[in-house]
Amino acid sequence: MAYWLMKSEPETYSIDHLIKDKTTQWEGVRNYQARNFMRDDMKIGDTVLFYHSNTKPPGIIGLAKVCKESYPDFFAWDPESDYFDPKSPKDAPKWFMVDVEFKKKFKKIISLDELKSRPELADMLVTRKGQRLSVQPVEHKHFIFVTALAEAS
DNA sequence: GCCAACGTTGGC
DNA sequence: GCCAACGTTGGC
Repeated sequence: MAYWLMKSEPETYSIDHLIKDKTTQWEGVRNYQARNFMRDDMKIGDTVLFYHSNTKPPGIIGLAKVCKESYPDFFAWDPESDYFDPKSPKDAPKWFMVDVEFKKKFKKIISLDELKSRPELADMLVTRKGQRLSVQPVEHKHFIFVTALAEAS
């Protein structure tokens, strides 16, 4: 059982959208490292920290879990889609996605500022400068600490 | 295979 | 909206 952090811009897709949809396809990841995590490592039942990016404040807003393992991101095949990629043909798909299911929304966002203020999370990927990965692994100890923060608030 | 130019992410 | 930090692309 692994832990992950996935970023989404709330204007595009927030945790409230996920509450409404119950599950969603995580399409549009166009970074190889993030792709590899989804394609190779994310398993059903893995827990996801749902992160709101590009908003005020950015931070972790809740939990989701992986409910479908990787399959081709077919948005890459749709010329009408923002995520269209002609270099990802159907017979050799380059991009993959997973499905995630809503689990929990925190009462209060755990802001990036707060994450950075905690020495226990100093080496968590998301708090590192210049860290742009939209899908990233989370260590067990960090996950425990973050969920404890959420409970405490 | 180097690296300059360009594009993107995402905090601020 | 700015721009630093990355990632990708393509000429050479």
